[in-house]
Amino acid sequence: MLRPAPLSYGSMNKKVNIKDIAKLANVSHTTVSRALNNKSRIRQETKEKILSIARELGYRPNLIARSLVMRRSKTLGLVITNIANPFYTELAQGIEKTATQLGYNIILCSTQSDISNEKQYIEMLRSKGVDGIIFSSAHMEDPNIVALAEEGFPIVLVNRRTYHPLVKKKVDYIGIDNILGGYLAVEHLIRLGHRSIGVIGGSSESSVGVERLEGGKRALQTYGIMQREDYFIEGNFLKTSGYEGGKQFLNMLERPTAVFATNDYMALGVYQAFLEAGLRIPEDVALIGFNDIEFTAMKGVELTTIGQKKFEMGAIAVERLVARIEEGNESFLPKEILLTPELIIRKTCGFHLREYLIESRRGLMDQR
Amino acid sequence: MLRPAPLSYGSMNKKVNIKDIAKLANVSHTTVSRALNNKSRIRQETKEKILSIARELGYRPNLIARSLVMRRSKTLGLVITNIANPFYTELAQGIEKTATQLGYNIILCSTQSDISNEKQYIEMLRSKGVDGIIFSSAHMEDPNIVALAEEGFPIVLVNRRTYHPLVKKKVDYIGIDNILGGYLAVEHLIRLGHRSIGVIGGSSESSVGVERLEGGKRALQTYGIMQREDYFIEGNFLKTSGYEGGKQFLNMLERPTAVFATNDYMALGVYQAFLEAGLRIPEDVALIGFNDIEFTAMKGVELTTIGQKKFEMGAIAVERLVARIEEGNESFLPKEILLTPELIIRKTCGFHLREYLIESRRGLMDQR
DNA sequence: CCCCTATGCGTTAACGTTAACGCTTTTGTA
DNA sequence: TACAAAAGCGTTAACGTTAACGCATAGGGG
Repeated sequence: MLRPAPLSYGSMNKKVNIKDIAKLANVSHTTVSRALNNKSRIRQETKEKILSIARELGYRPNLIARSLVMRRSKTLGLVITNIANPFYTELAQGIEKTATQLGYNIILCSTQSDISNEKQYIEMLRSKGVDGIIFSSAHMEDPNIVALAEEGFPIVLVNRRTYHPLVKKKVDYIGIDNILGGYLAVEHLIRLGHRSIGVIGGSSESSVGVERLEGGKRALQTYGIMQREDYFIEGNFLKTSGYEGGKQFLNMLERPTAVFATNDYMALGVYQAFLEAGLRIPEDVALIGFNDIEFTAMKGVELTTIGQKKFEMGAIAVERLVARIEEGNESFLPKEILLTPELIIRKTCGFHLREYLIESRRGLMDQR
Repeated sequence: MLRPAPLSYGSMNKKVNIKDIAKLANVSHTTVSRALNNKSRIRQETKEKILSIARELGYRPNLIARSLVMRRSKTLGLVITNIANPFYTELAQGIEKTATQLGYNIILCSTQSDISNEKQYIEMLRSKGVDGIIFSSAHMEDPNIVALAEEGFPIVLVNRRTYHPLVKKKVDYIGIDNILGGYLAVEHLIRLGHRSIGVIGGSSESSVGVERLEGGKRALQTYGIMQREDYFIEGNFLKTSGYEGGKQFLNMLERPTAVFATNDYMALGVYQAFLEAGLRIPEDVALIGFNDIEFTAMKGVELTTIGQKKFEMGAIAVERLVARIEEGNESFLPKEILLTPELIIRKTCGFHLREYLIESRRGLMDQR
């Protein structure tokens, strides 16, 4: 045993690195690196010795140095419009959890839907050397994302997407079948007997909004119901815009007997507008939302809505991105993964017989 | 002009670094570094030249290399129990926003309240070289946090805290005055005439739970109301535990006429339990929560609760942590910053006269 | 017994940046 | 005009890690 200065062992405050270990173990720092990353070409004995010294010294690997030489940071960026939105929160949870399971960390970026914010975040993330970026904030037209796709930087689109052909050809998209979701929502209303159905769309800059609207229109078409232009109101996914939209419907001469809001926030806004006007839900007007955010299930609300597996969506997105990173961006063929939405019948449409549910499902199968 | 190979300018795919710029500018890479970090001792002319070349080449600084040499990463860790909780979400938003304003990024860590998860995250964060860590997940007894405080690693406690003397002596805590909040809640109930008040506490491992409970007890004491042991139920901050607690109250011979739940989630659970039992709120039983999470304001719920500035809380926490990092940990004296909670009167306590509110405030001032 | 191939290590050079130091050249002042 | 000080820049060495390469020694087959 030739270890010098054993007294300095335990509580030394200075950060210990691979060379410190090397000295104590009488080997080169490369050997220490080999031991720590248990590579081959090292004797079991010396390896154990090194590992024990490392433990004694409280060695903590410097991942910054490692990142510099490996050109891999084991870090991902998550670019989201707004963390405060419970939808994104659940998504983020799925993302964070599977990322850590796969050995990656997440840097959080909240763009507030501002595309120049998004750009700045992207620059920062790339400067920090993230291995890939998860976007759940894509605009329909998003030059930032097109540029990244063009360059071949590993990204994944989750929830929202871009229709740009190059992006479609190069990057993964994980979402739900929003067209089907919109279809299910409006079909539900139709099957309950509604013929005048108002729809509050999301922002036309977001793919999910237009897709859900499209699904709703297809349902109307399938069931041969006339589409009135004034029954389609464009919102912005915020509760206030649902509230405003609800008021617009209230002021109409022929007010719709049912409303489909393309997300729950807006549905809650509509709900409030109707309640304030003295209407009863579902007796006077039916209401259906989209997303199934946690609180819509609450007593006193119990919104009928379209559910989706947000956690799973996030998980899949990360798995795909990490696979792409580790298998190499070029050889990795892109996929579009659409999860299936689910009609969640609660109380705001006033009908919840089991038979109906079953029949409805069958009806759907026939259509598609 | 001696720039060689100008054709390689625009679209070269290889990552450009400081030395590439140096070559084109006929200077040393150090000069380029000086130009980019606009340090002194550089001629305006060469600086502009370098900057323009950098722009042309699409230079992006490698912050990993910079971190390695500077021993600063401009990255903070955020250790949270659960992102999905809307309370933490709003907090996180405040944190993320002010962090980016100050030039820092946030690595997100969700511990699920597991202290060994927390430990692993801390190790990872430190390996990744974060400059500091924000904890909103502290247990009352949290060896991880004590260790960090001991070592002098920059951290800040937000929302939750530890009572360990060393931690109190060394690290900042940003929260609200939970004792006052609990006091306000119970006082509100008392002033409405309630004398038998049930309380559902949070986990005894969390400081906020015990403090709010303590505040409630002080209110009872101040107003000379007997404290019944069986009226204090320990919950765990989840909705289910509120639901269970509510059921316990329902089964009592002398059921309390009002309930204070130490967070909104549990209050909503209680709400559901009572509604299912056919009770009306507030006519049959009054209910008050704590936190003012977004959805408690919804039509159909409208929970009376104790509000707090979550966004601001997060913002202050980051400001303090960054100040500590940049001014040096030793010279930085720790502070305890308590924001003031606010009684938010909605409908679940059945009383909302303006006069009462004013009077209530005055009453409070007298007490303290 | 010799050669050939593993095995077990050390040497050296990256990765891209900043910082200490030192050398010219300019500027300012007596 | 001379000389100190400052400005402007280059050289070199870090930061902590991995990887390519090379050199011994041990083991195995002819």
